[in-house]
Amino acid sequence: MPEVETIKNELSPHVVGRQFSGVSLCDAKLVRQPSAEELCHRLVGQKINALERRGKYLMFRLSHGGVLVLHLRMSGTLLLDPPQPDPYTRVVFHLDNGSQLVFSDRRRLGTIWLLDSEQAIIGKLGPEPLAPEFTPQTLAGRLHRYQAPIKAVLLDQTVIAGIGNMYADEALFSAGIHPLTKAASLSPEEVQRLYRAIHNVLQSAIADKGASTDTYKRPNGQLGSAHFNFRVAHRGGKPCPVCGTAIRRLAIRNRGSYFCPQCQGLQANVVYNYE
DNA sequence: CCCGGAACCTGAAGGC
DNA sequence: TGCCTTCAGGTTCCGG
Repeated sequence: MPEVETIKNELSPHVVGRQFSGVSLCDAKLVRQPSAEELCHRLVGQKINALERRGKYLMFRLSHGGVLVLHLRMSGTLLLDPPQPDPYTRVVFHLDNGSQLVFSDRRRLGTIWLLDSEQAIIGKLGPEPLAPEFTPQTLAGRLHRYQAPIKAVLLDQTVIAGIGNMYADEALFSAGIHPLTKAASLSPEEVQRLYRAIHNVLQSAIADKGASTDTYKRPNGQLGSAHFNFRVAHRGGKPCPVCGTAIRRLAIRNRGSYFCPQCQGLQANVVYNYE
């Protein structure tokens, strides 16, 4: 989400008010709805009224009433007028000022929709974690019915929208909570700590323009720097910055989960066995 | 409804 | 060098 937020913020001044003058579709598989041909046809001539983010979805609000929805998934980026051709270019959007907006996606998991309303896509998302109405009570209320590991629940976008794998690991470390803790078993104090941790981790990552651990780049081609502040994510085997214990890695719901076994020690409410 | 695992894709990195 | 395995910013579908 910090990556999508950065793209939205940095792209907005360059694309809002512009018109799509053409679309070069290099990879029709990215288009979910309607057909690739129809999307290209219907987009041309539409003005971009606004750029918005909801969860990890990016939405171009269009002058004819529709909305272009993008999801970058694992390896997608949006580049504005890249100086060199990007080898993973999937779609090029041409704007009426001559600019090119390039959707680059190494793993080809990204998706695009052109819809009358975004509700079918984002309707089931949970609350935005940085919205003022998202409170520790909201968080507690959403966590209490899940017996699954808190790490898995944080990644469930219908519970909270926007927390990715690395940020879930960082938030749990910051809150001192083991990733296998049952979500429903968290005490009010732990929920409070987790709430603050989610806020801090996401806000600091947005301030750092996202994390470039892999393919992510800002629209101008520069890298984000949020990963330089990671304390456990992607740091398996390295010493914990707080206590020096080696960071461990576990697979939880098929996602790598990094944590410090000392700082996020086994509490009574960690009932899952591991190792 | 809840939970866990596999599938969707491609490429980089490390082990043998 | 070359082959094989694992891992990677995420979501969705399919069983139990």
